[in-house]
Amino acid sequence: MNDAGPKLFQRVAHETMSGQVYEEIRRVIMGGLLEPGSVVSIRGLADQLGTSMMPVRDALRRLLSERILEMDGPRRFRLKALSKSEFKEILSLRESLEGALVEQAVAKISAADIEKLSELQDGMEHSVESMESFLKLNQEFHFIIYAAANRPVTLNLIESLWLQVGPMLNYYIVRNGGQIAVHHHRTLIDALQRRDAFDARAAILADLRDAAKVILDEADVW
Amino acid sequence: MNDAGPKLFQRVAHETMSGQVYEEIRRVIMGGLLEPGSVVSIRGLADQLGTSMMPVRDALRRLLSERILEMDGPRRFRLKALSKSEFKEILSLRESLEGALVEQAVAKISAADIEKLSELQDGMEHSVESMESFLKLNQEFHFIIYAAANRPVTLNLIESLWLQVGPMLNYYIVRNGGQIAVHHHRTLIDALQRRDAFDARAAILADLRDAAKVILDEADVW
DNA sequence: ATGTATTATATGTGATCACACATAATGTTT
DNA sequence: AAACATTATGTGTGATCACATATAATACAT
Repeated sequence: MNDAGPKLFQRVAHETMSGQVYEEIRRVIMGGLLEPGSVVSIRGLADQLGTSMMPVRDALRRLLSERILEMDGPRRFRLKALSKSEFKEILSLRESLEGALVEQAVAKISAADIEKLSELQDGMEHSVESMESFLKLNQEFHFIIYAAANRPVTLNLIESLWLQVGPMLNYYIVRNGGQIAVHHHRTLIDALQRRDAFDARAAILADLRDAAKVILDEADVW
Repeated sequence: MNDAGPKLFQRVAHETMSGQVYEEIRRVIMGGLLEPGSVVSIRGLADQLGTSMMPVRDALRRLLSERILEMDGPRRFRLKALSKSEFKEILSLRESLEGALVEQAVAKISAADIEKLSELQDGMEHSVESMESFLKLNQEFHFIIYAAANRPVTLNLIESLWLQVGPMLNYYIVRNGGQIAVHHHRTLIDALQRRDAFDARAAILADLRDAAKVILDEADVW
């Protein structure tokens, strides 16, 4: 037998309706399609998604504990709108955590992953069909690097921060016509190929700050 | 009118059954009363708590997304047991985040809060009635300091890390008769009074490492 | 017009149930 | 006895409903 061998099989997916509903709601929110501060209702979403209240309820409560939604009032879900100081705090945390993981990833990332990064970057620069898919490519780009660092708990914290800041950040990116610079990605890929941790970290920080600028400069919008 | 004034009133609590059930389950887990790896069932907990499945279901799904529980198998909740590398990773993250918040808190913490810290420390050193209450006092001690830093998102991340590591850490503390050193607390209080950020940070790091030692030394138990 | 009372509507919550489906227990065959 | 088939039991999931109650809409009174 070969039952004890490591990572031959990966677990089969038991997709539940709750999970699918969660993914779909999250897709819309992270795509910047829902204005921060909007109220959402279980029944309303259930109608649009064609399910009963139950999976939607599970999904909303999950988004609640992930701090994407908040409850203001006894029975009222609302898409959280970050304050400026919260936004800055998250930016600072992201710089620290994502910077650290990039440094760790430099020594571990595979050539295949770097090649994948290059392909994703090509996609973002040339053949991007929609804003949503662009944002998705960008996210995938970043998390390939973070995942290579092999720090699952840190990775999870970073995901949590992306989830918290994504709804607001992406909403304003989409609203402003979607111009977001990704030229730091090229220097980042180059640094990874040269196994240069210092340059790689600097490139990530520059990328984060440039993206954050999109809404930090527009003080009037919030 | 005075409706626009800041923080005159705080929101009234709308306690739901789901919330109470969540708190109660969390209390047991964080009290180190449940062995990591244990399986829990919705119906079983509902019986013990005297409610229907519904609030328990909400609570378990919340604990799931907080990574305190995990699902192994299609319909099976299990209290997560951290691997050694995960435990070390969390320890490292806690050092970074909690160290940073302590530094920030030094300049901001009030004299009243420092007095409160001293009282809590007295309680831990002398009049502690049970292991559970001791752990609760210790947690309160730490989070008074972290809260004083006024970094809500970071505070939330730290809470998340405590939740993840608490079940396993506290379980072994309770199991080993509960000897956990808190002598670093005194030097920490002293550093806060002197507004010495460097010493305060050092005291926290020493405290964290000492607590972690309790289970890092027992390599056999996991 | 404005404040108050009344009614109507919409909402999340908690309970209950049928169902699919794992796993355990039991029975059956070789 | 052991391998296989069968049944029984326990589980989370998703659907539906009654209920309390927050909010909106309307009517009424001052």
